[in-house]
Amino acid sequence: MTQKFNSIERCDYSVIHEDIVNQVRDRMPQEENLYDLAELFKVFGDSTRIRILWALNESEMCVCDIAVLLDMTQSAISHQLRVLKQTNLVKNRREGKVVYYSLVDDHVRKIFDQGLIHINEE
Amino acid sequence: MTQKFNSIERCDYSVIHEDIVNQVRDRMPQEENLYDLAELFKVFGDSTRIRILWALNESEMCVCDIAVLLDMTQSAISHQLRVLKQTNLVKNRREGKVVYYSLVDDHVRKIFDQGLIHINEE
DNA sequence: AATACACTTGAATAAATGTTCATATAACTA
DNA sequence: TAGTTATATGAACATTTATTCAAGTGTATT
Repeated sequence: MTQKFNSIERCDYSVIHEDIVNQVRDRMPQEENLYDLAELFKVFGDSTRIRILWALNESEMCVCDIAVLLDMTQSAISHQLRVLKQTNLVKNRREGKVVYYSLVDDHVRKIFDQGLIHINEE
Repeated sequence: MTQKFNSIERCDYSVIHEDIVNQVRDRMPQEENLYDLAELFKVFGDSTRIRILWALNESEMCVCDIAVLLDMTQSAISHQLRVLKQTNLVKNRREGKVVYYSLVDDHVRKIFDQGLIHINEE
């Protein structure tokens, strides 16, 4: 018995492998969780933010220094730091006029590592 | 001796903590690697692709079935599968008219896991 | 109090990107 | 061979998003 007999003929109207679709559907997480996951990775999907995170993984830094390091405007960096803070990836502390940013925890490092493993195997 | 004396006064023209900037700069990976890393995460940063990857993590599936499962057009799914294939995250095999897609390896799962760990701690 | 500085923020702009629509390709079937 | 089906693809469109610019906060200094 081939797969053909488990399926409905026209894909336009229904599915080819109804059993598999149902099985996978049952195991899919809540839509919301997958959405949140995508939102998190979206934050990692920008080279400016990746560079900021990498820098902060080396050392706590203030906004101005990050801007100099990455050769970008303070404003651009500040906007991106806001995104990173909203995602709970970085935190900050104020010391006089200067605001220092740092990583919240080592999740960033671990996510980086998994990404690098994939890249380096191609 | 405070940090102030290690630094140059005006951030607009230079850096506040020159030593830290130089130190971090030395440790920064090649621009290209960070760019590649961002490109990889960019692929994960879309809920349609996340859902496709999650589905394929459960079972090999054909394009049509994925479309039905996610309630999207075949064309949209096909476009996204192309992106996933270019990133070497999925592979495919043809069986007659039907093309089956599956994950290349378990990197996807590991990257998901790290992302979920972060999300679940908020 | 007035100025300078580090940073933030909102609006505008330009670029990137996901989906749709129409069409093309490849493979099976009658 | 003609017709059907599953998938792929290119162009157009709409949306999202990163950066810039201009203005606004908060803090120190004189």
